Amino acid sequence: MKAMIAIVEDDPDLLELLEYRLGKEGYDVVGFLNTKNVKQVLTEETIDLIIMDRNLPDVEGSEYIAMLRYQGLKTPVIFLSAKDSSVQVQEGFLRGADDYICKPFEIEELLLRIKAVLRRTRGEEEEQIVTYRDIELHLHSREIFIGGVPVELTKLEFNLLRIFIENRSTVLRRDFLLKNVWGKSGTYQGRTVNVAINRLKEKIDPDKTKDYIKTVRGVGYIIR
Amino acid sequence: MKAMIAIVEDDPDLLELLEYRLGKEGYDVVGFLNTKNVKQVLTEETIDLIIMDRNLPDVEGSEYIAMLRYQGLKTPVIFLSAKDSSVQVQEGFLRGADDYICKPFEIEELLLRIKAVLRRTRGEEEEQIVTYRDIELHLHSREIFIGGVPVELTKLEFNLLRIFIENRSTVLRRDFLLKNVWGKSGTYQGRTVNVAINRLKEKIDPDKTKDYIKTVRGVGYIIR
DNA sequence: TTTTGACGTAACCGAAACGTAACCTCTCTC
DNA sequence: GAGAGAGGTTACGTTTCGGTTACGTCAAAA
Repeated sequence: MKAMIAIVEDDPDLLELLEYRLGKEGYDVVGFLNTKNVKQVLTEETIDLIIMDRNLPDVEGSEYIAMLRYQGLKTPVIFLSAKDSSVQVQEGFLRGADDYICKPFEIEELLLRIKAVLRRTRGEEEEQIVTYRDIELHLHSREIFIGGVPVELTKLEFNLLRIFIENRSTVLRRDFLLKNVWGKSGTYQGRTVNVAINRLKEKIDPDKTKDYIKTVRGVGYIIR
Repeated sequence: MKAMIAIVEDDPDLLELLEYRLGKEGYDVVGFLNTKNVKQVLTEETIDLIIMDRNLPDVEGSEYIAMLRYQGLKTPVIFLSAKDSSVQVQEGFLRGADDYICKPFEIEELLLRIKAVLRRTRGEEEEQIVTYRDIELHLHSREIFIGGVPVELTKLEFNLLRIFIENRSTVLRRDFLLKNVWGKSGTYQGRTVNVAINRLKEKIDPDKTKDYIKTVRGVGYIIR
């Protein structure tokens, strides 16, 4: 899905250049020469990123963003600026910038930062998902879907399943699991791991047809 | 196999310390005081890990890495930084860091992280496989394939076969096997080893056409 | 405080793995 | 070719290990 980027830049030549270049890069771009219509467009369109010149004729760009943030703006912002004192950079960040780049800048550099910011902000929204066969572990929300169906797991079971999926095709010994899931070190004796594994198995495969976690007798358990 | 680590650090004292300490730890180390020759060395040598100071006089370390990543760099990176704002940590990670450590840091701490990163990146790629003729032993998953066909072995049989393949062309005496596979010491008497070997033979070569394990009368067994 | 659920622990059961002994077969030597 | 010693084979009994269930405890939620 294309990201929509709004650019606020008073220099028409630079604005045009940016519009052209970002457009070529596959972004949807809206350009502004001043802050006049920005707010309106922000409410009407879903803007993924704002590129904001700090040195605008009417308002300080960071002031303007600070105001929008105050009104609840969540959209990430990259500032463009001719100045370069670190004090100003600090200030810019504090006013709600997600990145900062100084003129004159390489346009490639800007593209990198755009990518980074978009990955960060969008990536945070879309879950980190770990999968195995038809199992989906949503790390953020700690939800789990098996064949698209949500399944309830306890914290322990979730961590257990996660470590198995993250170490696919490796036999995990009981003492390894105790250390890395339970946080216990030392020697293993009891049935703790056994019981936990079986409770997990019961939940993720009640019919015992899928056989996700296999027992390796004398060693431990494995997911292939 | 030794891992090759590149360090970019402008403080000559710290650089020297790191070179010395990592060298003592068994790593091959290349040090740089600035980013000048880094790129060239990266293309000429196989570097397993880069340790990069973020606060270099010429370039921001993370900028530099971001650029290299953009050009296709896959090598894992650990950043060193004097600063500690979480914003910056975030940024550092997003620019392609695999870990991040703030000055002043404990060198032991750094060593731990190095190990972790190397284990993560190297260990995952090369799955440990031991082979002999058409036999494949996957040490991680404890799977065994013979001519591509999976075969089921017990823990004892797996360990037995493994020690044979790892000691190819060596006659293994019964007492040696008892000690190294069974963990028993002392003198051999019973048919324990015999029976185990034969059960193993039966599983890996039921038709008795392959003749993997040969009996050396009066001594022990061998795989050639 | 009561209640609920998660989790560890212990007891029990069944199955697989393993050791052992008895018996058989092979091979080397005289 | 016969005997002895070594290894192979088989059957059986023991042990070990994992699964299962039940129960008690602890902590969080109501």
